[in-house]
Amino acid sequence: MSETETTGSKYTRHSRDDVVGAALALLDGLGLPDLTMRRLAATLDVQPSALYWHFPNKQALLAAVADQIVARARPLPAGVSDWMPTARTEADALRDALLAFRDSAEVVSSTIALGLGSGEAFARLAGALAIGDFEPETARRGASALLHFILGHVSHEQQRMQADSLGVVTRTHSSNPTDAAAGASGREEFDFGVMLLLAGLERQPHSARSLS
Amino acid sequence: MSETETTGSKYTRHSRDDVVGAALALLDGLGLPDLTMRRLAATLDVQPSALYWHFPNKQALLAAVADQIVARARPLPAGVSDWMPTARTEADALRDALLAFRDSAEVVSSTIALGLGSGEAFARLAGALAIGDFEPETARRGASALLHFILGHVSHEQQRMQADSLGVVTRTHSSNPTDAAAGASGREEFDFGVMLLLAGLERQPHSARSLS
DNA sequence: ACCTGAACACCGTTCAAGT
DNA sequence: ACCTGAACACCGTTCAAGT
Repeated sequence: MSETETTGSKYTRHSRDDVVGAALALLDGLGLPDLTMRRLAATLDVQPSALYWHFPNKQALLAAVADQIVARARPLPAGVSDWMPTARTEADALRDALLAFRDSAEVVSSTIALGLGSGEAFARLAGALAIGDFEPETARRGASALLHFILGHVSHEQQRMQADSLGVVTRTHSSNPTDAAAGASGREEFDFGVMLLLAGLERQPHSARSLS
Repeated sequence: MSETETTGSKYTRHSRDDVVGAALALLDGLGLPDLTMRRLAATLDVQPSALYWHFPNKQALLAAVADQIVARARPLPAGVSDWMPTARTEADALRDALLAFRDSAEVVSSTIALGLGSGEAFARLAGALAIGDFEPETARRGASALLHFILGHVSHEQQRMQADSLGVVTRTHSSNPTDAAAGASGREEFDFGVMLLLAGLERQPHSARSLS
C-alpha cells in the first residue's frame, strides 16, 4: 500500500516493507500457490531479480510475511491474572489474526517448522501459561501443543473455505451423517480443542494454585 | 520395488501401485521438494506424461502416497477395553508410521487438509474414542484435535531432523536456555501433548464410566 | 541503495499419436 | 491398457552491469 519513492531517480524504488506488504496483499488476493516471485515482482513493476536484493530467497520472504501476520494479532487486554482465560484469549487472538489473511496458517506453519521465524506466536502462548506457575518444561510443551493445534485447525478451516468457494464437493472422513449435520461452525470446534488442552494442563502440578 | 511387466510388449509397463511405491521411495530418499513428476517418471524409465494415465494430477498421487503411509501403521493389539490406553496406542502407531518416511507428516497433513484422503487416520483415532462413551460430536472433535496435534508435532520433528542433518543452526523460539538444555527427545514431548488432550477429554461427560 | 537484462536449470500438465 | 514425443506456460535463482 505505502510505496517508497525517492526523489530524482529513474525508477520507483521499494523498501523491504513495501515488498512484504505487496506479498501479503498477493497472498490474500490470490492464495499461496499463486504467490510467486515473478508475480510479486510484476505487481511492484520490477524485475524478479530485484526481489533478491531484499531477500536471499523465497522462504525468507515468506518468513517475513508470517511475522507480519502474527504481529497483527490483537494485544492482550490489560490487567489479567488467571492463566486459563489469558491462554484462551491469546489462542483466539492468534486464530483471528490468521483468519484475516488467506492461506496464512500454512505460511506461518511452514515458517515455524523450518525454524525461520514467528517465534512470537509461541512466545505469546508460553507467556500466558507462565502466569500459572507450571514447570518451565510443562509451559513450553503446553504452548507447543497449543500452537500445533491452532495452526492445524485454522489451516484446515482455511482449506475448507477455499474448497467451498470453488464449489468442490469433497466428502471428508466418516460417512457418518452426524458430521454432515453438525455444521461445526469452526469457532466452536476450535474452542473445544483449546479447552481440552487447557483442561489437561490444569491437572499438571502448579507450584501455586490461583485460588484467591 | 515390485515392477509389473507384461509379456511381449515393447516397454516395461507399470501399475498404479508401482507408481505409488516409486513415489514413496523417492519421498523417503530425497524428500518432498525433490519428489517431482519428472524425477518420478525418470526412476520408472518413463516419460512424465505417462504418469497422467495413472493419476489426474500430482495432488492425487500424493493422496495415494499419504494413504499408503497411514495404512502401514501397525494395527491395534487385540483385546482392548479402555478408551484412554487405546487412544494413546493409536496415536503412537500413527506417529511411528509417519516417522518411517521422510516428510510424510507434511504429505499426510496437506492431503487431509485438501480433503483428498487419509480419512483412515481420523477414523482410527475416532474409533478409539468411541470406546469411551462420549457424545458423537465430542469424539469427532477430540479425534480432530488429536490428529492436528500429531501431524503438527511430527511435521515439526521431521523438519528438525532434516535441518539437523544439514547442519543448519537455526535458533528456535525462546532464547531461554531451558529448551536448549532439555534436549526434548521428541517422543516425550509427543506423549505429553497426547496426554493433555486425553486428560481434557476425560473431563467431558461420558454416558458410561469404565470403572469395572 | 536498489534495480535491469539475460540467462540457467528446472517445473506440472495437455494432447495427439503409437502399440 | 499403458506409453511416447512434443509442446505450452510457467517456476526460483544467479550474476554482471547499470544508476
